[in-house]
Amino acid sequence: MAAQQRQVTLTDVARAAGVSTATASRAINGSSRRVSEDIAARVKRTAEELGYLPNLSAQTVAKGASPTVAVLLSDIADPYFSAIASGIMARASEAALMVTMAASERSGARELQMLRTFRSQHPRAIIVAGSRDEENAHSQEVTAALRAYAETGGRVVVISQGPSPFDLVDIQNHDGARKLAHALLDRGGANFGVVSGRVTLHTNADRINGFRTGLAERGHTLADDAIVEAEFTRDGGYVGMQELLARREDLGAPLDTVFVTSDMMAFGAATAIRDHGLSVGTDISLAGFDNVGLTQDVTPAMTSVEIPLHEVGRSAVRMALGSGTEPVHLAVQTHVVLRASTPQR
Amino acid sequence: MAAQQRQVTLTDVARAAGVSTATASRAINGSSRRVSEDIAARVKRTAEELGYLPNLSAQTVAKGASPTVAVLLSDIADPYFSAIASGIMARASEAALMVTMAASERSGARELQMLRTFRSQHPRAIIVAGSRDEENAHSQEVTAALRAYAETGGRVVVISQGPSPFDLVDIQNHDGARKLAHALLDRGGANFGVVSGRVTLHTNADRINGFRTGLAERGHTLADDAIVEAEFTRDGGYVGMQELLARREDLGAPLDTVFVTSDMMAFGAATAIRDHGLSVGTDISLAGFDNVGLTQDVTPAMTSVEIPLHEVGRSAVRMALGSGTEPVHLAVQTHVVLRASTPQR
DNA sequence: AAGTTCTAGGAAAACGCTTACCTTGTGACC
DNA sequence: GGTCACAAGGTAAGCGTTTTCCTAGAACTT
Repeated sequence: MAAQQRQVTLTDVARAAGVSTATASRAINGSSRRVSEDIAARVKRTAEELGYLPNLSAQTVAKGASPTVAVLLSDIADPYFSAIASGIMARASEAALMVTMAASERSGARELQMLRTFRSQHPRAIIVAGSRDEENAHSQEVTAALRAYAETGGRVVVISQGPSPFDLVDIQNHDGARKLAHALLDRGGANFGVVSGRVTLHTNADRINGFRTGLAERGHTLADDAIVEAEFTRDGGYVGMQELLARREDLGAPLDTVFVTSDMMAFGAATAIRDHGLSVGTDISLAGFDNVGLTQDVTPAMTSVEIPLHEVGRSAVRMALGSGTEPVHLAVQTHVVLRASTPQR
Repeated sequence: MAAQQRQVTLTDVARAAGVSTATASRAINGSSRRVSEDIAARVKRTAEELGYLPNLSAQTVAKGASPTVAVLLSDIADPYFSAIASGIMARASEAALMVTMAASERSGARELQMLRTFRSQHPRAIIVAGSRDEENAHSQEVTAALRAYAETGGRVVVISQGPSPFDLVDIQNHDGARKLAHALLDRGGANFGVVSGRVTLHTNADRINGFRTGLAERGHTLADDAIVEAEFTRDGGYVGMQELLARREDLGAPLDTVFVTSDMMAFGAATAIRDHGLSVGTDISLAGFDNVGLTQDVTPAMTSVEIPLHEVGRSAVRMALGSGTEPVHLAVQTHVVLRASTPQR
C-alpha cells in the first residue's frame, strides 16, 4: 500500500491558484459574496486538478451546523423501519444531506446514549422513528435530551407517537385499525381475537383501541381475554397466536377472525395457525398491519393496513428542513388492503 | 420555543472548573497524559452540571479522523441489505462508532457522488455493500475514489465481490449454489431452470455458475435457454418466472425445479407460478438464496441458502477497525436450508 | 475634478478542540 | 545538599474552514 498521503486542503488550492484562502473558499464552497468569473474558474480548475475535497468537519466547526440528519430507530432489520429509512435516505440525498443512523434495539439506555452522540454531531435535525414506550424508564430523559437539542437550534421530528411537543409525522394507527374492523365485519367476521405487541407501546395501544372502536361502532365487543400480548416480532406473533389458540376453547364463542397488530407478527401467527393444524383463511381469518411488501407473497396473501412508509420517511426529512417555530403535525392516512387471508365468510 | 442557546464548550467547563482547557480536555475526553484524581473528578462534575457535550466535528478537525464508519449500500429497504446494516450498526455501536449511511439505488453516478461526500467526512472506514456491476460505467472511477481514500489513511471494506484490492468479506455464493444443486438433485430434481437478476452483477453470475458446477459434478447440465434474466427485485422474480414458464414448452424436458438467485425474487416467482395455475412444490420445486427471515413464513416454506448476514455486517466493522497493511479476505460460508418448497420427488 | 458609493480581493480572527512544548514543584539518588 | 528525573499543570500552536473587517481601486455622481 502506498505511503500515506496528506489530504489536499483549501490552503493548498489557494496557494496553487495564487489567491487567498478567503477567495478560494468563496469560489468553491459558495457564499453570499461574489467572486469574479475568471478567478472563480481558475480556482475551481485548480481544485479539480489537485483532487481537493472539502473537509466537512472543518466546515461544520466554522459554520456551526453540519449538513446531516441523524436518525434514531429501533431496528433497521425490521421492514417497517427499513422502509422508513429508505424514504429518509432518498429525500436526504436530494437535499444534499448526509444521514447518520443508529438503532436503539428498543433499549432506553441505548437510546439515550445514541442521542448524546447525535447531539455531539450538531446535525441539522434528529428524526426519531419508533413508538414511544410508556414503560421505558428513560422516556423522560429522552424527551429532555431532545428538548435540549431543540433549544440549541436543532429540529426534532418524531415519527408515529401521539401528541408531541416536536414536529410529528402522525401515522393514523387508530383510524386504520378502526376501518379494518369495519372491513372484517363486512366480510362476516363475528368473533374476534387480537394478538398484539406490548401495549405499553403507543402504536399497539392505538391499533387495539382503534380496532375496538371500529367493532363498537357496529355493536360488537372485544373481550379482554381475547387479546394476547407478546413480543413485537415475528416470533412473538407465533407465540402469541399459540397462546390465543390455547385460550380458544375457553372463549365464549368460536374465534373466527384475528387481528395481529403488525405484519411481521402476523406472519409468525400464520405459521402458528398452520402448526396447530388449522388453515389460515378457511378456519381463521387473519389480518396484519403495515402492509409490508411481502403481504402479497405469503399464502394466502395477507390482509393488512397500508402505511405509506417510504413517503413517511420523505416527509420526515421535509419537515426537518422546515424553519417554522411552531411544531408541525402531519397526519398520514392509512387504508385497508383486503386479501385472501380474510375471505368472505 | 425558547430563545436559542449557545452550546456549552470545553472552554466554559475549563473556566468554571478553574483549570486550563488542556487539562479539561485531558480529563474529559481522555488522553495519554494523566490528570490527578481530584482535578479530573472536579472537571467531570463541572462538565456534567453544565451539560457539556463534546463537539465531534471539532474533535475530528483536531485529531484528523472521525469516529465514524460510512456505509454505502444499494437499497436499505431490501432485507438483504438491512440485515447487513443491522450487523454493522450493532458492532459499530459496541465500538463507539457512528454510522453514516447512503443508498446508491444502484446508480453508478450516485454511488460516486456519495463516495465523494463520504470522503469529505474523513470516516475511519468506508464499507461498500452490494455487488459490483460489470456494466456499471462508473465502476473504474468508484475504485479510483476508494483507492484515493485508502491512500489518505482510510480503510475500505467491501462486502461480497470477487477479488479485491481492499479488505473483503467474501460471501461464498458459488459454493452455496453448488451445494444447493447437490441438495436439489438429492431431492429428485431432474430438469432445472434458473431465474436470475442481471448476470452482470457478480453475485448473480457466481450463483448461476456455482449452480451449474454443482449440477455438472453429478453429470447434469443446465441449458442456456433455461436461464432467464430479470430485475433483481421481487417484481423481477415474478416477470422472470412468467418468462420461464412461457419457455417451458419449448424446453426439451418438463421443468421440475427452479433456482431463483434471491429470496425476494423467489417470492415473486412463487406468486407467478400460482398465477399460472400451478402449485409450488407439487408442480415445480422452487429454491431461493439468502435465507431472509420470511422464507419460513411463506407457504410452502422456501428452500434457500443461508448467509449469516448480520454476522457479515459485524465482521465488516471488525475488519474496518483492523490496522494491518495487507488487505484481508474473510470467507463467509453459506449453507443450504431445505424446506417444503422443494419436496422429495 | 472632487466626492461618494460599490466592488472584489486579502489579512486575520474565530469556530471548539487536541497536543507539542514549556514550566514548576516534587521526590529519588548518591 | 545538589543533581536529576519525572509528574502534572499551563501556554499556545495548530487542525481546515468561514467570515468579519479592512483596503485599494473602479464606477458613479454632481
